[in-house]
Amino acid sequence: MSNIKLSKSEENYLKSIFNLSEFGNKQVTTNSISKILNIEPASVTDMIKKLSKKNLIYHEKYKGSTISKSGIKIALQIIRRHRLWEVFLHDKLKFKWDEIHELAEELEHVSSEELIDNLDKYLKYPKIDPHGDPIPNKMGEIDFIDKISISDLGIGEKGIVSRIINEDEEFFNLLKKLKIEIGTEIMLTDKIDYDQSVEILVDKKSVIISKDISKNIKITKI
Amino acid sequence: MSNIKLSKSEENYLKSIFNLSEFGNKQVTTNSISKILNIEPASVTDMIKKLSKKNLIYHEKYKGSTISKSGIKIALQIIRRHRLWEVFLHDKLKFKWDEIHELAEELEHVSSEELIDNLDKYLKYPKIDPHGDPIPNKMGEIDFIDKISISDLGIGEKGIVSRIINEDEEFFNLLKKLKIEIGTEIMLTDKIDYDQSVEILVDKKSVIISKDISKNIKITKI
DNA sequence: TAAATATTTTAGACAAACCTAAAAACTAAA
DNA sequence: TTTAGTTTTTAGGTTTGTCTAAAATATTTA
Repeated sequence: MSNIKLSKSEENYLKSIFNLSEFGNKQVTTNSISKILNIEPASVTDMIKKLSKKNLIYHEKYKGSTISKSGIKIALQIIRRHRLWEVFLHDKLKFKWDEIHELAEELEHVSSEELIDNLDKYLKYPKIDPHGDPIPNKMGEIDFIDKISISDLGIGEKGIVSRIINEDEEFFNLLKKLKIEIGTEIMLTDKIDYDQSVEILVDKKSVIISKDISKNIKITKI
Repeated sequence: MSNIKLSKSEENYLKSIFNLSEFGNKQVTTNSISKILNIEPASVTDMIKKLSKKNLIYHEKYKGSTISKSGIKIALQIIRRHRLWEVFLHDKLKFKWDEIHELAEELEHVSSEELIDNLDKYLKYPKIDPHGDPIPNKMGEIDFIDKISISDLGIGEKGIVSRIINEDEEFFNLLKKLKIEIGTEIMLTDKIDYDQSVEILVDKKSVIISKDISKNIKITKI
């Protein structure tokens, strides 16, 4: 079990590749990494070579990259660190839901296993972060919860909001106005075919939300 | 109030220069910085030029460096961050006294003012860190406590241990054996001229400690 | 299926923060 | 006070992670 210490950049690339790969199942294009990290494709190619040499990803020229077993393992540890810090920032330091991502982005690179384990213990081994995303445990195991979007519900079906995908402040404020947060119960009351917006019942009030919004709110069916 | 974002390296240099300068009062040599940071003198010269250009220090060729007002201000903020993280690691995450420095060394560079202020609040505005060092407040103000070494006591005089300077594990274990920690009451019972070791009374037991040990334990006279 | 377009890689540069070797400037000692 | 030794700086190099411009390859479309 090689324990190579990666640089902050390497960690960020690996995390992005993992996220783009849908848990290691998909080939990832150079362009998609470039867009996510806001780094020129040429630079991405350089880093891909570096990570390949370390066997964290496999790369076929002009085709794309696949994350390796050991790459996934490390990516899950980075995600674990990120999400635990998010819990800390939200629950203990009282940061708002939409402020924690950026800070956790920095804190996740302070990589002492003991630090993270102690933090985990201190936070009482949380299973999800404030966005509703599951937190991998020390072994990299992660609770998969079947998540669907609001629009996947049938008329009359109910769900609990379990994850909000879009993380920017505007979206956060919109949800606040709609009184939607992680844990909120929602019932779908109508689907409007014309633009695929949906009518939902939240907090006893009926509202219509656009396709774009409903896609960004994941729920667990009840 | 220029709010230049410094790199991790720049922050480390500035902190070291501040510490070597005895609160801005002393000129600091290139060599002393080199030794503290374990970086070659030639590299230190490079960074000195960089910090000079940013007006954080003044430098006279071949003479030495002095930290500026704005340099001191920034250094105190870095020290504030470091010590607040130390309190967190020790009090909340239950790290041992001798393990916190290294981790805080990393965390201190995650520099969001809001993060540190929220952490400060969460920790209930602590005045000293686990080593007994004072924590600068948001304004950079710092409680100076008159600190002397054990060996500065007269025979029969008492003090409370307020700071342990040496931070390595061996020294930590020695103090554990001697039952000395921050807050311990000590009475000096004899001074041995021959090697300047001292006899002290701790926890109702008498022990003789070398000059080297007594120099590393600061106390507040009572 | 050939041309146009898009993606990816290569080649060559640059800044940051280091390094070594050698020159320059200071300091101490004979 | 000249020499020997020490400290500091300069000069030139390396690695990491980025960039731009141009070449190579892949994909789309006419």
